[in-house]
Amino acid sequence: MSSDKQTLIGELGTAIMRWQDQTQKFDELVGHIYGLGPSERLCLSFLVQGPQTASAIAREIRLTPAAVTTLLDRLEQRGYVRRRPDPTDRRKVMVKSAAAALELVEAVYAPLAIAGAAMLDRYDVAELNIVSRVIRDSMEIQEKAARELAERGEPRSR
Amino acid sequence: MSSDKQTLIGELGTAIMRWQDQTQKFDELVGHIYGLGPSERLCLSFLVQGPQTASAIAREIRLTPAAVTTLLDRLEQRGYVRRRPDPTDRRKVMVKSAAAALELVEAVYAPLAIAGAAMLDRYDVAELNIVSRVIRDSMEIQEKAARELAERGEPRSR
DNA sequence: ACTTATTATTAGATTATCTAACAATTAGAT
DNA sequence: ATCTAATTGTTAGATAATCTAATAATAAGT
Repeated sequence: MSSDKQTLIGELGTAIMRWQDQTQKFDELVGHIYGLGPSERLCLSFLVQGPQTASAIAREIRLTPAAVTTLLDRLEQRGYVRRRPDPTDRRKVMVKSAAAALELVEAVYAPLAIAGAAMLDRYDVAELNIVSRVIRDSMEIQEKAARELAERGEPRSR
Repeated sequence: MSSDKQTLIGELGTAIMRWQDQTQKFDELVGHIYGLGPSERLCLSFLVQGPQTASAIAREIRLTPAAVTTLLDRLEQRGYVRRRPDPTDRRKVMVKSAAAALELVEAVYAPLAIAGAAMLDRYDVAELNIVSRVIRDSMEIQEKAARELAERGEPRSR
């Protein structure tokens, strides 16, 4: 355990990277066990925010509308999702997560959230506020990088 | 800004989730711009840890050996990766990230790391240590959850 | 009203992945 | 020392996911 600040910063940086790597692998594992591919996972994760239209899903997970149609067919057939006509615009289809998705959340992610809350409870308010600020700062940096990246470089040829 | 501890813990939990979501979307964006699919990204990200055999890659990113062969064909053709025979075991093929992969890291992830380090430098050592501990705790929880999940549930039928 | 834009779907082509079989090599068992 | 069994990466053909393009229905703009 080195107490040099620069070393500490370096270690913290790699720790953050490993953590996010681990999170991604966890989601993958869940997908593997429940038979959900990357796009299915992204779609369900998006629907946690609330019902969405098919085209909103397409934009969010970067799939063509056609691919989303078949994706939703699959998810609907397995009970993860329900389609309902939008009453205000009859072109639209509102997609909502359904029973199977809620069961998955209850079985996998809810216990994780509970354990996480218990862990955070062992820190005091001042400490939690520090963590909160670091996260906010990190997100700002990443958001800015994403903006620049999206502006500068549109899809590169392969 | 509510100062109630339980509220703070709840907000921090969702902030962490959003952060990891944002990270995943960032990687996706990079993939979109550079024409790299999820498996390609996973493979390259794994190779950052050093050269690996084809079968190690297959295990890591949960692809069959056959799929890895074609995946590596693609990546090798575009200069992201190089295959070399393993001198100690002539069945094996060592895979190593190559020029295109390093350029991608330099162009995208290195600036992010620099900005992140500068951000962390604005905190003092005591604060950084707190963040470090929270990350370590979070990773332990997730690791445990992953172990239990992997043991309890092997692939569910679709 | 008429034209244009948006939304979701279908049909057919393309791409990624899988299953199964295989060839080369190494490890293990007497 | 051979022989058998296990490991490693590849190929060939089948399956699945995604894309492109065309279509039908609806909404918005003029």
